[in-house]
Amino acid sequence: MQHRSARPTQKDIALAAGVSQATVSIVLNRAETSAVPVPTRERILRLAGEIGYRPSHPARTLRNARTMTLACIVPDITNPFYPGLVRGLQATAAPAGYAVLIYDTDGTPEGERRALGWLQQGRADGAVGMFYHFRAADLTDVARGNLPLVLLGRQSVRRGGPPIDSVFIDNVAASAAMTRLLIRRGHRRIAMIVAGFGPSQVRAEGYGKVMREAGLAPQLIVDNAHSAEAGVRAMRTLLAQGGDRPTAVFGANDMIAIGAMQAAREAGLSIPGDVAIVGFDDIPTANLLGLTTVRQPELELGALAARTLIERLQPEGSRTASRSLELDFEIVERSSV
Amino acid sequence: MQHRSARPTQKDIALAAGVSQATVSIVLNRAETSAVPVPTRERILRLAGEIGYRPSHPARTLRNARTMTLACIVPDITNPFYPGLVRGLQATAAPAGYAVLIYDTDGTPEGERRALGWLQQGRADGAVGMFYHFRAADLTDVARGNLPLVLLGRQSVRRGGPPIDSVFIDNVAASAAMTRLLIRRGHRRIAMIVAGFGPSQVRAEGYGKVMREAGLAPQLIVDNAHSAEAGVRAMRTLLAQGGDRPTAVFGANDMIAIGAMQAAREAGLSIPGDVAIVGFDDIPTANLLGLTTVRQPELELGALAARTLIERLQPEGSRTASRSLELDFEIVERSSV
DNA sequence: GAGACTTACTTATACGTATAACTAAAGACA
DNA sequence: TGTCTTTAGTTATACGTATAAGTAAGTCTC
Repeated sequence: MQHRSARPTQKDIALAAGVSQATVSIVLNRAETSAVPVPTRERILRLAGEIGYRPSHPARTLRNARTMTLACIVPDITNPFYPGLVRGLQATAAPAGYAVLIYDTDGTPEGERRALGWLQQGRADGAVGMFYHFRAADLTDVARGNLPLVLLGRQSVRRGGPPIDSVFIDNVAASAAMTRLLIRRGHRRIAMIVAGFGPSQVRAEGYGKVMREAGLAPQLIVDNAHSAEAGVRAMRTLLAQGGDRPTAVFGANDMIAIGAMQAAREAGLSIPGDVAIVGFDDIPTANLLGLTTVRQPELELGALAARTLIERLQPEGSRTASRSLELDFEIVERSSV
Repeated sequence: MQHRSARPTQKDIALAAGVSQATVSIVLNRAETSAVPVPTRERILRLAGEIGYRPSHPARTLRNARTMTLACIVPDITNPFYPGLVRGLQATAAPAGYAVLIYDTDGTPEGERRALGWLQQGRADGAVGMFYHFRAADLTDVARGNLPLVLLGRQSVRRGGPPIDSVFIDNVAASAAMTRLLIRRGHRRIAMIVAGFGPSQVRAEGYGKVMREAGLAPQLIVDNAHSAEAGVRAMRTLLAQGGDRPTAVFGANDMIAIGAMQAAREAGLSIPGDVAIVGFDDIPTANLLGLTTVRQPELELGALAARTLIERLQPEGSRTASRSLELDFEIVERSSV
């Protein structure tokens, strides 16, 4: 009894109230119950308050097999698209009693594997993630531990195995729409800057399809990152083409597009006078720079992911099959076109 | 034995290997020990792999009284200053085996109280936080549960009570330096846009001190948020002053400054020709917009906070007194002055 | 050949909680 | 008066792990 600084437990309350720990647990958990008479119940509640009792989350977790935690696995939280997603996730998760754990994977296979390893230790009850290197099929053994998973981005429909949901906007349709906008504005030489992985893939698809349908030649510049630096590099390459350089450039995300804008300005070109530039995501900065882009509803995506996970965690939640939840995108026209 | 989908435990390995659970635990935890002969140890390790055993994080947490989790409590993760902080925190925490939990408080008293409540349930081993409404003195009962706390921002030195560390840059000196820069450039009417809480307080202090020393009249516009919208509102107020409107405006953070830039441009003013605008934080967007600002090393602040917490969690870590860890700021001059 | 020591384990316990199963005492009813 | 029910609890157990304490069999020592 020498360390009175330790957090008080139900046992301490029980001791003080002259009842058993079980009785304390019953009083604290079952709001209305006839099993404990009012005087006793009030004595226990009063003592709990005086002693400063807080339930032990770890103990509850072990006993209930619920961590009350959702994991959010993203490539890099400093990519401005993700904080909004996290915020949406939290806004829905917190009122339901769930905390949010964050993992950055750096978009690397090892990073993603590490995140999955942590999930398999039972650190969270569910996870929403953006994986570049694992497909839904690779994740079934994680999900098999009854761990609900929501992936960002469209997933091919799988049959059999545990349910894995996905939330997304239609990237192909969105980049197609953006490409059509550029064509409508009279552009013929339209290049797209992409990375060789992640969301770039599908976005390039929509672009390529529309270009070919319009009888135009797609020009893809592939870099190895979704960063502003990648945009700068790629734009310099494009500008080095001289006379037949593109009149419009489509960045696979806003960071790339912003980098491209910088490089264009450095080269003394005006936007959109000399070259039009568009992006994808509508991160907060896009608005400030007047970048025409595709708006993704990050907050709603996060909130939807959270709702989906929480639903799956209800008693019969894992009964239903995998769902693909699509939200609407929006083309936001600003001054860069 | 009907639900073979449940995660395997040490007991399952023990059963398969024909030993007791304790032996399995010893083999899995103590790399080299003479207590278990090599053949047995190898058999156990092999079976653990085959069965797909993963230690149960919740069980470990209860047994070891360690959650291996650090909490990060911020007003709003979508404020671009924080993702970098979180990243720095993670980069240091993850290799040490710690996961990072995020809470948004919205900068409200209830939000902050809720976050503290979660901490008191033992969800994390330590926390780094930005509190607007609680001072170190208010946090002692949280810290008393032996929960190391790192606060962002300078804290007055307390004596007695559990140690609470802080990491920060010298906000007063930084805003003083920025104000001096504006004065050096010939500005006389310099206004500052602040919020009535949070980091605004100390930043206003440095500004006010330098202005008075220079014999100039400080003009503080107080809004109720650190957002771009707040900057727009305040700037409109300033511009409505007509002829004696300020020639330079200092935003308490970059979001406010960016809002001010927008409002100035809308009013047809050129920056820095008609009005100079500076901010504080050096969020990624500041670079893109050419905003002169104070650079805070967010990644380093996060990493330092993580290192501090982890140190405190070592056996004798809580022996030393509270520490105040100051990092250097930097004035980043761009085109807005 | 008896005691001490080593080897290779095992048994038991604790962490804090939630809950199923039990029980002693009091009251109701015939 | 004896049985049944209700009341107000209690005891016991489990979640999965880590570790202290114990032990049976074999080996060594003198």
